[in-house]
Amino acid sequence: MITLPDTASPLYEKVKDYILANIGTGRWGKDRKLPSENELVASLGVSRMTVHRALRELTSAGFLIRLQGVGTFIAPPRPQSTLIEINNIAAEIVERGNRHRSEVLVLETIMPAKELALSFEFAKRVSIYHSVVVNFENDLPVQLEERFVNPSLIPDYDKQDFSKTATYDYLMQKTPVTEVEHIISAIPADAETARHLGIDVGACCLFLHRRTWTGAVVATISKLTYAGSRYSLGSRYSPSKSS
Amino acid sequence: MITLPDTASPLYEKVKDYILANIGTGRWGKDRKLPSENELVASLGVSRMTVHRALRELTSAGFLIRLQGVGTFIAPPRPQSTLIEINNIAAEIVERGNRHRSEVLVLETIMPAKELALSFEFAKRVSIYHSVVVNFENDLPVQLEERFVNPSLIPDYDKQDFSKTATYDYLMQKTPVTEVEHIISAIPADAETARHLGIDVGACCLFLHRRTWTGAVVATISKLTYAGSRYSLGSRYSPSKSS
DNA sequence: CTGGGTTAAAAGTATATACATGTATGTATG
DNA sequence: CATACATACATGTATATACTTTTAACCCAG
Repeated sequence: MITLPDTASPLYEKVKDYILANIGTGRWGKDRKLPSENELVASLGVSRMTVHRALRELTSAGFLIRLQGVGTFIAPPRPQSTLIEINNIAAEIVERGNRHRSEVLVLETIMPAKELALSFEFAKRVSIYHSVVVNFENDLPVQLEERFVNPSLIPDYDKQDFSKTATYDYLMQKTPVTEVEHIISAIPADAETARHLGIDVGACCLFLHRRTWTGAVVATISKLTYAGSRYSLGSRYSPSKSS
Repeated sequence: MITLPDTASPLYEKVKDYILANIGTGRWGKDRKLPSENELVASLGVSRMTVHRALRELTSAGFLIRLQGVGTFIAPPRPQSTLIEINNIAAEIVERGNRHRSEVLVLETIMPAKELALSFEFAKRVSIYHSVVVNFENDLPVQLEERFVNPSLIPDYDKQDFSKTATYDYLMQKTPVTEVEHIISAIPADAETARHLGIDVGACCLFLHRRTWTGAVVATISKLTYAGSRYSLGSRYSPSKSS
């Protein structure tokens, strides 16, 4: 019978701490199999639901792997991963104490080309919104933002004044994002990009391709080009604090 | 009385889906306050524990905010964020069914320059390990990997044969990472990088700067340069499934 | 020895119940 | 009018119980 510490934290947290403390110490053998829920119930003197909650939360935090009918195991060391917050660029600029301004180059309704319609996973051709906006930080262009928007989810997209409301803010209000895909690459600026961002043709740019889903439907496709030398994406992440 | 769909998924998932479907539709008023647990119990005909679990998981996924004694509210729109898995490049290449090979260019002990010592947050100058490795995918160089390693945490780093074990694998075995910082940018290849990666000087490269911590101590600093046209970082992320 | 059914054990889910804890509100009292 | 208390209501936690689903091991018949 093990006695858990007499602190103020809830019981399931104490059970989590107890288990975490025993992970990696070799206490649970070379097959890394934990005691069953019922064994933990017996040894810790708490109810099975409490043990189950602790184990479930540690599992969703990536520390454990559970197999129904088999048992609970210590998860293999996780790959390095990081939460990159790809923020609203307007908010980011303001947060740095600088002035944000945007300039709308294009705001139209188009019939998508075949490749684009494929990206939207459309069965048949329907028209979509298309916008191109340049974002400035203190009158210096830093990001070229091209967006394609599914009108069935965001019907009034073309009625907005995006020199006032950031496109990002508008979209986030309108539709809940259930899934996001990002592809980050480095590309040389083409003539048009170079002109809009005020950089040389062929200069290095960070290019971010994003698709967002609302349910099973692709809501938006964004192509964000960051003026290379003026921008980078950063993040700091504590794996252990994600539980 | 609302009837939940008659699917195979567990009840608490149906409750989560029901709540998610009603977020953003304005169904829950301009103060964005959800019905209380007991009201949901009455309207959905499930037990309070099941409703509670659904609400708790949606809260930890960031969709809701709960205040004890007050109620449950729709969380303000989150910044779009994504989990970028910056994987072991060797594993990634193998997973694509290709052949991975690496070539060690440098493996030495050096006294860090001032800037580097600062990055390590060293109080006084101590020597560190320095390695430069090129990673090949089917004999095509794709990544230049420069690493600086804190010898107090990984004392045998320079004894390894990194043409056999990937540096990543070795480091992951040796030290638990408690915190990671990434900075991603796009840079033109300098002469040396261009030579090692077999690309033109000035060609666009994705550049990833990573620092990892073990406790309060900086364990490693990595500078990874990806041959631009040959590589991109991708991710797909479901916010609702991160509970 | 092999195949198949039985059984035991493990995690997964769902409920009813109880009590704890935090917040807002209304009311009585000074 | 203001403070303090009581109260109602919200979420938070803990337990006992029951049933389900999945897996592995065992035993037995062929």
